Amino acid sequence: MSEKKEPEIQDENAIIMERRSKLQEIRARGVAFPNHFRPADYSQDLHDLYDNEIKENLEKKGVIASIAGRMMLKRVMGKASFATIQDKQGKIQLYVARDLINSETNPELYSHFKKWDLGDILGAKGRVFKTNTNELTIEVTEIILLTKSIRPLPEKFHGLSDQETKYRQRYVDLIVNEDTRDTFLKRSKIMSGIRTFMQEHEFLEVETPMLHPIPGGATARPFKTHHNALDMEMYLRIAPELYLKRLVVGGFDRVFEINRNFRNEGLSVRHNPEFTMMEFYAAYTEYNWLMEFTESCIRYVAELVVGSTKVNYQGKEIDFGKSFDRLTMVEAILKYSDKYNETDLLDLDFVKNALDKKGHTLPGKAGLGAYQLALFEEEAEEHLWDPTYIIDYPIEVSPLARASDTNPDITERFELFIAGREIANGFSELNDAEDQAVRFKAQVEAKESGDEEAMYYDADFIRALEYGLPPTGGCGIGIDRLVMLVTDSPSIRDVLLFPHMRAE
RNA sequence: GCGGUGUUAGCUCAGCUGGUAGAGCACCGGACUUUUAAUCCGAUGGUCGCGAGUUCGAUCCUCGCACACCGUACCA
Repeated sequence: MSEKKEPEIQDENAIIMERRSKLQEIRARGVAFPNHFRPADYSQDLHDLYDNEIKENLEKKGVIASIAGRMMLKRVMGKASFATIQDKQGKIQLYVARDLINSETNPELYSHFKKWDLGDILGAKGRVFKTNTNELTIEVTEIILLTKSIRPLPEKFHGLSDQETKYRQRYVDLIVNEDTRDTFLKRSKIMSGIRTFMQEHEFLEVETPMLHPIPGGATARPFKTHHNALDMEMYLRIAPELYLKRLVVGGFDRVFEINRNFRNEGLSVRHNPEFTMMEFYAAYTEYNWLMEFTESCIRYVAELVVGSTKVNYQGKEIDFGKSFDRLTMVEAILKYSDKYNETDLLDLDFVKNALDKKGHTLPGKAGLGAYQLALFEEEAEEHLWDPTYIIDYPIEVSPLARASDTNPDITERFELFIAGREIANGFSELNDAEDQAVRFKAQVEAKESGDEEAMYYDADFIRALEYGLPPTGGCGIGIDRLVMLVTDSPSIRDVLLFPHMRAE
């Protein structure tokens, strides 16, 4: 492009107008967005190296450093100034004195610097020293404005606290809130920690389709979309389960996938329409093994990220160090409510009646298992603060799980609850193709009688099982919720970089 | 979906039984060569979320709408 455009400075905040006009002056002097400065150092590295150095020793060493980052604080005292620069590691102070930076080629540099704004991105180079108050500082001999910032940052002391702005403009939140940066650094650490853990246990990381012709592997309402070239309906996946089990059929005995699931359901403090799950499958294991394994994976992550198996969540401690409790659904109901006894809970009419009283109704053909589950959710779920496995789920709510060898009404299935919410769900996989076909048919019937979340019949999955799925255990861990626990975040939106919001 | 609460300067927040708004920081001008949320002096900045109604007069009362947060429902 040839001519510099006139900026539109109508209808804007006075601060933005002021900054645009400063940018115009910068453009007039030459390249406004120079890209030739290369920092050699980062703030925290310098602190690590020299914070403990005595002032005089540091003088003798004569260390030269160069850094780049955003100017977060600025204190001009006439012919010398201090500025605080923030880079990816943290912050470091600059000492900028007129007589040290002005030169024959650039006699006005200091007066330009005085006009630079908080939020501008700078590069600076100079000797590392300590001030009279012993703060590690770079005595700047070269300084350059790399990126002019047009928009003012939130206030330097109170920062940004408006939830909506934090979510909608995460970039601003990340600039000014160290807590937010820390949460997402931890999230990244959790992801890589889980990968390390899985790889150390000989799991193979795989990727399976996000676009499914038949949504399966969970009971949930899917997002629907359309593929133009194939002219077919497709669904964003609600779970990778059926594909991962096909891979175990294929001979990949241990696989895992960390990726998004999409469910077209409500939003809440623990629900986002797309969320991250790790699902893993291990041939020749069963649900007791899965529970041990899941437990040690979570313990590993907590220790890696927090440095301890004890985590503070919303003012209360969660201890991942001790062995996780195991309760059956009925035991859990009895533990947290004295309104029932064990015989009552095995009686369909009783449980149904108990739920009716709570104003909770289920579709007509729901059986004892479904009612027990609903009652468990009403009475016990929210109380399960310490990590607890609820085991032996009813078969009617577990269409993909292997039935118990001794009790055909229950499955070898568990869900893990921590801080009153579900974190993981696993079971010994149903590997009897004929049984699976029957269970799919029951799901289809439920769907036809109005259960929107019931599963579809997946004929290719049945075909895969007919080739033979080894006895296998499989489990899914809700990563966002795990991150919430480890980062002490009250809302799932706090652990998603860009949570979904209505259009502004 | 439903219910509650909220929306005032760029940011963080005051305020008003209805008489058209304030502070701190930021920004602008000035002083200041080791500051630490620098300090000191001075100035600027707002269709009080949007629309309608009541009223002589609405940021404030009423209704509607938008968005957010919390709870609840569905769900992980």
